[in-house]
Amino acid sequence: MALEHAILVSLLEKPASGYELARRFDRSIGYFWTATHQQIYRVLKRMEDDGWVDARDVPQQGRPDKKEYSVADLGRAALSSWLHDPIEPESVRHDLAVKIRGAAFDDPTALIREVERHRQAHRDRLAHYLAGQARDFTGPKAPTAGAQAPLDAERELQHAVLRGGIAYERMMIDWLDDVLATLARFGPGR
Amino acid sequence: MALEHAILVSLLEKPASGYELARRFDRSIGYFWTATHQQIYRVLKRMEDDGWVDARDVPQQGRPDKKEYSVADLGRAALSSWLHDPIEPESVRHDLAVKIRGAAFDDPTALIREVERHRQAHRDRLAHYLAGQARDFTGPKAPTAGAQAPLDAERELQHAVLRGGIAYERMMIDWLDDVLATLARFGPGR
DNA sequence: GGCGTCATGTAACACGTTACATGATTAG
DNA sequence: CTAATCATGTAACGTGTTACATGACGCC
Repeated sequence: MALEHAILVSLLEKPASGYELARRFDRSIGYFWTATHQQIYRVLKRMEDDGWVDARDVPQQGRPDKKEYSVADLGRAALSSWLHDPIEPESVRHDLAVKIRGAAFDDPTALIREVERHRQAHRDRLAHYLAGQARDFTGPKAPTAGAQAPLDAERELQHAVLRGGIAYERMMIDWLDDVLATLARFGPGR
Repeated sequence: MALEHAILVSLLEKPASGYELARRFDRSIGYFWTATHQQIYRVLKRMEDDGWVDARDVPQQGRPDKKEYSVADLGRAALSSWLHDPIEPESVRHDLAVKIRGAAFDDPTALIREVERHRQAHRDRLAHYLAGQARDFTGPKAPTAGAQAPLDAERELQHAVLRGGIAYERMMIDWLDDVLATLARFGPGR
């Protein structure tokens, strides 16, 4: 399981409250890991109990106070040990692929609109990733001066992961084009 | 949830026992959906209770008897209704991407071997898919004569899904090459 | 005699999703 | 005054994983 570890990475990049983490999981971290706020609060509580993270109450003006979490030594050690532990390459789970094979036993052309919807969603995500790349990973190499080496690793690796997301979305768009061409061959009316 | 529906598709392609289904989920269906035998037995039981599948005892020689399941009318209807129900495009979950971002807070070069292992696994899968494609989707269009139109749809759509798997593995291999090049930039010794 | 395959299951637990709940502040 | 955002949580349920269990047959 990696939600704990995804949270640790995110907190190392910048301490945050549960709420802020949840929003990050809708954005950058969400490129390759999703989680709802309920899950995050539950896991965060366990991590606090286990001493992986420290909580600090931060009073705010005009807003509810928040509990800001940062990574404790135990958490850093847990992350490090996980990083050194080999994991199995996962296999994908694609509802859409199940549908495509299932369409052979129903009307194949009925799936066309669904596939088009998915292709559009992937186009949107691609555009979003490309905008993020242009915003965060072009121009001057280091956004802050000083302490360059470690910052560079963080940025470079974040960028490498983002390039993976971009490659994934491009592949999906091309494949869905292919699927649409295949479905179209079964003609309107069949 | 789509395990039920993946089972329905698989049983429509060919009736099978729980055990045989479990093995299919290690192979062709497993390209895009995984499930262990425990899950399959549990779901199969529920599907039988709900009248989605019919079970038939098949005595065998030199082997334990098996329960062969086939799709009932209710199951066909359930699949059809699911096919017409739009689903949300899922987001991916990549432990490896978490590790890559996490490596910035540990020794980045320690990840190289892990990434190489994953790249090899994806190369193996790609080779496996390509072999399957050569075996099942080249040469004469229909493997059996007669009843062509529906058989063609089944084959064509299976092939389209397999092409997706191939595209996915190629993308992953390329991306992991990219990641390795990035990790290597942090040099041996830093 | 031991290991691998065929075949089916139970039980406990971990993880993920959905719905519900509360309460303050700010923008329209 | 209504809706959205910030902030944290509980409860119930569904799905997925791991471990354990049984038993027959065939191969070395």
